[in-house]
Amino acid sequence: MAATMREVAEAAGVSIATVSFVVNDSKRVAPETRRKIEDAMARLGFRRNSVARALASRRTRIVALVYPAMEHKLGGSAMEFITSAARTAGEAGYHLVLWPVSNDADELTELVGQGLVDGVLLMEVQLEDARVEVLRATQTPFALIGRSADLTGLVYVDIDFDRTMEQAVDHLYGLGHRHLVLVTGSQADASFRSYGPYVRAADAYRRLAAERGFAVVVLECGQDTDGGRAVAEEIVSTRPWTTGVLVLNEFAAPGLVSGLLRHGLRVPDDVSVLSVLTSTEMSTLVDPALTAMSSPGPELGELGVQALLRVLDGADTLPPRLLPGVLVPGGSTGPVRAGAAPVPDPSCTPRS
Amino acid sequence: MAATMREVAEAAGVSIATVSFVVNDSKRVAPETRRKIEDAMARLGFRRNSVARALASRRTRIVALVYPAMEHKLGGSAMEFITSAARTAGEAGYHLVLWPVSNDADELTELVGQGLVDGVLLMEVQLEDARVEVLRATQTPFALIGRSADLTGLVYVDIDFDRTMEQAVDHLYGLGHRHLVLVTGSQADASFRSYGPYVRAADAYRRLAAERGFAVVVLECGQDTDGGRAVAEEIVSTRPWTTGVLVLNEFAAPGLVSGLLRHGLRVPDDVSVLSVLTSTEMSTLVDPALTAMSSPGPELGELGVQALLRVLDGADTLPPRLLPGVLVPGGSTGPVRAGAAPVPDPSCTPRS
DNA sequence: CTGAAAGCGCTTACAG
DNA sequence: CTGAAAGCGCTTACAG
Repeated sequence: MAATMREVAEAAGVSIATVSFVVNDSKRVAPETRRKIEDAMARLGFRRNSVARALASRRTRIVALVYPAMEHKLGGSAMEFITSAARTAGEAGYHLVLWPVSNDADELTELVGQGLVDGVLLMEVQLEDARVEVLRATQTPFALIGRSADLTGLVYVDIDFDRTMEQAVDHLYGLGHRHLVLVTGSQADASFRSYGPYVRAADAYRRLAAERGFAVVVLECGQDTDGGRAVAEEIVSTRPWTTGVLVLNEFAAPGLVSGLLRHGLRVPDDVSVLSVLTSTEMSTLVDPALTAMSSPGPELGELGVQALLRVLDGADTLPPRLLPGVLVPGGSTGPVRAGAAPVPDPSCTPRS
Repeated sequence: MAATMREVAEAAGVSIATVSFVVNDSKRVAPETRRKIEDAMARLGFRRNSVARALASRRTRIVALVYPAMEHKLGGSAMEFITSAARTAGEAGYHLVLWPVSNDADELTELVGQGLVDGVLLMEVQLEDARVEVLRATQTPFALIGRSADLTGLVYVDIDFDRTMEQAVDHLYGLGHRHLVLVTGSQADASFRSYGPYVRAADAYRRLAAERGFAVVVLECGQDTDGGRAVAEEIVSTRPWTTGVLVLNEFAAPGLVSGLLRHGLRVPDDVSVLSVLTSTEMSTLVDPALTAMSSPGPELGELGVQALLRVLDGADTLPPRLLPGVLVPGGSTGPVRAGAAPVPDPSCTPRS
């Protein structure tokens, strides 16, 4: 079966170097010679051994996707993201290996030390990320999905939180909402340790609030249905005049809605809810489907791999790309109720 | 940085063969010699180059996870499954590459021909699967997640549809339900081309119906919220006496519930709904949380990789393992209503 | 345009 | 217990 170059060379009556030139199209070869070689390859069923090639050329054409195995529950678009990354790599002649590693640096050091991969795509980047230091120290080419705090010399693609939040706020603003709440996941203890997306989204939100002149309210909640319910409770009891909620957590968003409903509020008649950065798979699961800013998962996977491959090819690095989520209208947002009372009262909420 | 064996050998004053013996612990080495070598390795920061090792040993210690890129929407536990597979591989010193390929055979032939992987884990296996033939023809070691129709000589792990369906039916049966409906995805045209899980689950369901003596009703629906709504409509209009529904589609299950609610039925007071083979992430998203048979995704990933590695190690193949889903009680199932009328009437449905 | 040869960094019989 | 040597299947200067 799997013939080698040497066998092809013998069959074609040429040297194995010439076979290599034909296989890689890396040097001019006389048409006649090329034909003989191609015949022999077809006849013998030649397939280039990628391991030998990797050893000789010092390029494995394998890149690793590094992501935290446990920490964050990955969103609903993670699978799409990964498939998109793997396919983009494949189309460029690369393979993608999966390295679900803890956020500690030693495991990553060990893995890159094996020399299996040409580069690394780092997901779920922390603002201060030990893995980035490992990759720098080991001279491993890499690109980030997300951003650390210090970006000097780094190649990355990320979500455009500014534009995503702006579109989200504008959507609610356009519907007349002025009493907004932003719900994020926990932003942890020290800000420099916290999760980039929450921090950046909240920052963008604060800027928008300053521009538009509305009050900043940021609440945190757990990443599941119960978390969403709890924050609904908090909103109803401490800020009953709220008419619009932006939730930056696709697992909590449906719980938030059902929590509001349980308190006798109607969605969207009394309160509009917008799920920010979610897969539409998740946001359309509930009834009504949630209005959402959908995550650009597949695009991030593709652009991330492309950016990394550019680094590996020694070409000019791609400029950082920031992609906004896309507004997907659903049934959870609507015009602010006319004559909304500061304190909601289910028995008296005429539609606009 | 990355020192080679030859450098370690020189530094330790031994041959590179001896270094190899220490690194791989593959031969007895005198304690004194070993110590010198280990010292040198630590001093020079030696890391074994996995590509050179692969070429020399003819084992890359890489396995591929092959899954269809587009066809089926992968379930919510796909990410867990893949992470579990990657981690299991990693713990055994292997790497996992992702091959999202179309179901056509040529692409897979091309990929295995590169000699990059020692074996393949095949997901979303069809009853009649061209990829299985490719792997057989190319002598590639492989294991299946799922089962094709002809299993002679194959290594596989799969869901135990018999036990899963039995537990699901028993759950509803124990609550007094006798008018059941099974909802699956489309079972396509010719049965031999169809999707294993639907076929096996339906088969198991038919056996249970024969044993228990209840009528077999199998409906099909699209894999999303709208599909669920449509089948709810169908149930209400054509089989209004139904009190229990088993849904084999996690994306349609919530839509089914909301479809029933829209028709004035209460869940679970009028109709109980059980989501069969879903991630709890999805089934707990809605309110009430769905009672579910949760998919054994992580276990399948782990066992699948272990089964494959056994094949690669030339050890006795693991016997096929079939894993049942686990019942996770939720709010969508309850006792059959007392004195249930054959035709539900929202105005007259006393609780049991 | 083509070939001989060194070399990528290991593993593994084979000798001793 | 240790070493010399062949070899895994390619790539890539270097000659010609």
